[in-house]
Amino acid sequence: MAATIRDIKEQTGLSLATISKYLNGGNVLPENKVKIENAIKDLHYEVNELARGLVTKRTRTVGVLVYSVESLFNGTLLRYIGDSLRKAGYGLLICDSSNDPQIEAENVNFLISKKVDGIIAIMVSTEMDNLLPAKKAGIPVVLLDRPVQDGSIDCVKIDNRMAAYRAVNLLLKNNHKKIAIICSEKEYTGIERYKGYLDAMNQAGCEVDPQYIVAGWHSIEFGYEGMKRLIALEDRPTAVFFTNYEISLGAVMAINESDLCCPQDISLMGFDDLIMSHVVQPKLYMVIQPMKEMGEKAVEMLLSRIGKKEQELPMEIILGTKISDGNSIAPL
Amino acid sequence: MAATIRDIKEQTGLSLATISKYLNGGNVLPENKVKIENAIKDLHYEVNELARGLVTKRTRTVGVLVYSVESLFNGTLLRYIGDSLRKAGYGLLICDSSNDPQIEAENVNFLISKKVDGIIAIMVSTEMDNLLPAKKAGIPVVLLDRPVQDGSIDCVKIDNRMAAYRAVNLLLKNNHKKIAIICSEKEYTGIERYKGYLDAMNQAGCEVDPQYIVAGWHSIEFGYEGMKRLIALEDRPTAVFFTNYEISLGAVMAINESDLCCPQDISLMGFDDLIMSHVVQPKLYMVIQPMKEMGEKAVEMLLSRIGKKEQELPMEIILGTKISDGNSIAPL
DNA sequence: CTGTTAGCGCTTTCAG
DNA sequence: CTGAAAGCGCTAACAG
Repeated sequence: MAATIRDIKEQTGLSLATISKYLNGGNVLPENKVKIENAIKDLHYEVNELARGLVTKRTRTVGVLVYSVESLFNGTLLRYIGDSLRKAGYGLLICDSSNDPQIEAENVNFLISKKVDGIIAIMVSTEMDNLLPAKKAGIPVVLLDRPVQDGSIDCVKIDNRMAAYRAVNLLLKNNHKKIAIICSEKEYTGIERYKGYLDAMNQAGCEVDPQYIVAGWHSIEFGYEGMKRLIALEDRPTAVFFTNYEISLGAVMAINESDLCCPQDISLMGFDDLIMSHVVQPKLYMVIQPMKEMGEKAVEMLLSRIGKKEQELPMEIILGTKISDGNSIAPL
Repeated sequence: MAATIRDIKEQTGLSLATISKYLNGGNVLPENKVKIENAIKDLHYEVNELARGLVTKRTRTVGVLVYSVESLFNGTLLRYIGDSLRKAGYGLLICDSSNDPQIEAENVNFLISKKVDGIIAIMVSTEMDNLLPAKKAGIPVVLLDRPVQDGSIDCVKIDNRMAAYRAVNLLLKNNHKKIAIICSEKEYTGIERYKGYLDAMNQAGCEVDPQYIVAGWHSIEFGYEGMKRLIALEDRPTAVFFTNYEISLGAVMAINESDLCCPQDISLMGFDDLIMSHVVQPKLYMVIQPMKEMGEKAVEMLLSRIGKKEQELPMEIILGTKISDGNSIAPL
């Protein structure tokens, strides 16, 4: 069906070696160059990357593992990763784990069997385990957004704890004391952000009502439910901190359905500005992550690893965050 | 580095053929089976799909081309496609074209060179051109959501024109006559939905004020701008139809920033219910596409093509839509 | 059921 | 600069 290098050999009378050399940017006599180029056009020749990869052991492809393609956060990150990779001449293989550690493990093996040159992982599992096969196969891995327990892998992330700390501090500065949090307790980012919340509260000498800590999982549903729960409290909080995009979204839904008005009745602080802040009334104060840099740095880091044969010491890049202004906070 | 079938041969004393047979689910003596399985574990053996694909000419991988991973519509579709593919034992290679036909063309070649067994494409370009190389390489292609000019390729979509027609009809039934539309004029879906709008208006004998037709591109920005434009009109429409998710989002932003109240001042009808309708006040009426079925049907269709050697006649699957209730329409 | 042999399409020495 | 030959890791006949 498809033309091979051999067909080009037939048409040009040149040897396989010469054609291969041309294909890989080597020097070839101008006349031969023309011959080859014509043959390629005539035959619609396209390199068979399978065969090439088999011998070179490089596929110029990196695998990207995401916990969910449905999450806008990942979609945005993927876009930046894809851009950077393309510029560097790399293709990417995106694998969606649907928030399932089991599928994630399978995906890693899938990527290995596809012989990707490296992996960028936005993990669902917090353990190192799923990545072990990649390490064993000698494939460099860069974690993005979420490190794993064992900090032995390169990682690009933000200081989640600090970011949360500052967000809650802003609430405190507005004299809020009864500050609730809706967070995920299943994942690294959620746990860190919760710690940041505690840091701020403790430092301010605010004691935290256990009812104000709504910990569950990372989803719109949970945000919605969690907010409902807070709204139903007799001693309702005066401010709430949402620790990720999906939770923010769900929580706002719940508020919209309630009789509460923000910021008069309740002040809000969200996380991850992905369009929502512009669509939702009132505009939410939000913690902003530098998504573009995160994607770019991860690619840069991975590519530099791919070059070297020996793994150097693991490295961590921590990017800064900021808080966007809104009108969802009323001073008390 | 990585173990090969040859290493297993060494350890087990069996021949390559037997091992290969085992790997491909053939019958092997129980004792040999155990030997092989142990060796695989010991050596962390993982099939080299490059080598396998090189000889079988099947990679059990399908490429998915999306115009943008950032679009929630695609993210959702991708999730369903991924699920179905995984169930069928196929891996997927996602390529993001960043809304750029040029990148799209490159992506097609990338997929071909990776020897995918088939391609599911949610295209940015409306022309057949970008897909030609795949056709030439004999790789089956199924279009999703958006067909191309030349209707010679399998396609799964909705009846966009009819869906829009019915949406506008609902507005008309509520006695609206000054109905505006914000749509994309660059893409198939936008154009079809615009036609549906005209159908409904014409049938109702409503003449359409040219100012009410705001045609541009598929983006939040354009939705925002377009709505601003409509709001600024002296003779403002009483209802507006948004023809996709991003435009709906942007338009709602604009309304939120204005003095208008929906539905008292203006009635709204959106497209694609992706979370937004729950977060946005008031809840929008929206045209709903059966995204899950779309993804599943596309996979099903592609897989059935991959089996056969000869391309049968192209087929089109058109799925039904519905309109979700909201409270964004006030009768006049 | 098992082993031998011959490639898949490409790159890569190493001579010339 | 070009060519001949070997081989990447695997599967697919075909014998045995």
